[in-house]
Amino acid sequence: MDIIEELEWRGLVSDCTDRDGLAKRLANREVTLYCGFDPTADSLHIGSLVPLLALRRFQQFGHKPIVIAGGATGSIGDPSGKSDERQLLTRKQLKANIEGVKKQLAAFLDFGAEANAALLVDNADWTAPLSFLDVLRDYGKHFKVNAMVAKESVRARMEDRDVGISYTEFSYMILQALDFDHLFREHKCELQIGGSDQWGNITAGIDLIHRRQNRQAFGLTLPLVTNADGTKFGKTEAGAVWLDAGRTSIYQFYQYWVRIDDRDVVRYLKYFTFLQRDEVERLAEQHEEQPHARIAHKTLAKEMTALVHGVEAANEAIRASEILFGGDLDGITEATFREIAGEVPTHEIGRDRFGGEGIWLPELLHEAGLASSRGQARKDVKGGGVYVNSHRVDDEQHKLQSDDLLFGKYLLLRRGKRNYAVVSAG
RNA sequence: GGUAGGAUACCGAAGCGGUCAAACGGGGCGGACUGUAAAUCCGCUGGCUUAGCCUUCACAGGUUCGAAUCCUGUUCCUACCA
Repeated sequence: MDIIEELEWRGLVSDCTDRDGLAKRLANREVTLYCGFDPTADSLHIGSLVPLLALRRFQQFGHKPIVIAGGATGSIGDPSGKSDERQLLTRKQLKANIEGVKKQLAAFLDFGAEANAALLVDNADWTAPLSFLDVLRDYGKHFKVNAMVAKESVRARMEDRDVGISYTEFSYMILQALDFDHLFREHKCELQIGGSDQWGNITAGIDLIHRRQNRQAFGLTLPLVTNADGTKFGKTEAGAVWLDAGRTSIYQFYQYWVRIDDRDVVRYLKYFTFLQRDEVERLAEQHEEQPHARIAHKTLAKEMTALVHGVEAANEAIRASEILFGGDLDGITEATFREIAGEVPTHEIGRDRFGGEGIWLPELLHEAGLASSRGQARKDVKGGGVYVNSHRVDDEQHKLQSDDLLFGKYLLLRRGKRNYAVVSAG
């Protein structure tokens, strides 16, 4: 199986220019390819994982990946798929973002390989020295405004007269095409990959290479990940699922994958993991036969957590999940409890507040961040959705005293099925 | 610039002097059923230790015993005309 077939069975090929020509080229020799990541934040989120992992797949098949952490393109803002003009990032933000993203990219690709080491570049390096006149004369001539206007990403914004599109964002594709042209010339980079929303930008680059260098380049787009229930992939109530453990805890990260909709799980195993085809097929079968065992979900969650945060961290998240969702806490040891405490949000509350009458449960829930207000907390308690140390408490007047503390120090609060917080008496 | 209409809670949308913390739908949250899934059903959805109190219906004033509802001004939207 070659790389194209590999991507195809995983459902990772959305569109491709000259599929057979590309397959032939990839079979003959090492091909250099690239994908850009816009540093819109100082961390990537799981939405960026598909293209990033695709680069890794190419590298595993012996090809050389180049990653652009776009200091230039990032400073402009890609209009693709965006209904509103974007707020420009400050240079300082941009720089901090690039640093953060660079660090993360390094974990997915092999930058030290002997033969086909990955390469990280910043497109500001070659675009910043260009003058406005250079761009107009050397590049602008090759772009027909008619064609640019016809691109979906631009047309959508042109048709929405209330929003419109600025000249800055309109020029984005020129910048991205220029990158491809540059990499083709300097690094013999023949292939650009990206999300399906990048099709227009990628083909713009291929056209430019053809015009300026009279050479053929290739483009391949990956599918946009969509959830079966219509919600946006990679989003939770709390926002995006980030790769940075400081933004999305490892436990939350693991949980996101565990709770994937049944209809999506096999597709995501193909999209995101490096499991072999027969393994994925076996998991699909197991899921079909005994969905309640949730083997596919757990495998997906484990694979992803291990990939992003390491095997050890993944095992800790799994262990915490098993304890939290495994029933009651009776007989648990302090050491084990501390393991959980490290995974869920922990709040310190003054020990004195557990003295005397004790602390009112709704007040505690609110302070621990499990309820938006005391009133909401009261409703949750009354509705039977609140557990203290894994025992349901439905008396809204309930007070907690020192005796309730586990190991004389902790409380495990739970709201609903899966929202946990640890309170530690300080 | 002229004329007409509009601005209501997370979103959409009723209400047009008291019975309005505000119908209804969506979303969200909780519960039941399950499998930490989906579907379905039930409850909740401004704040407050809640028979009650407090702050809300674009903003600022006014009329009235009483205003989301009436009047005046301000801001912003929408439509038609120029």
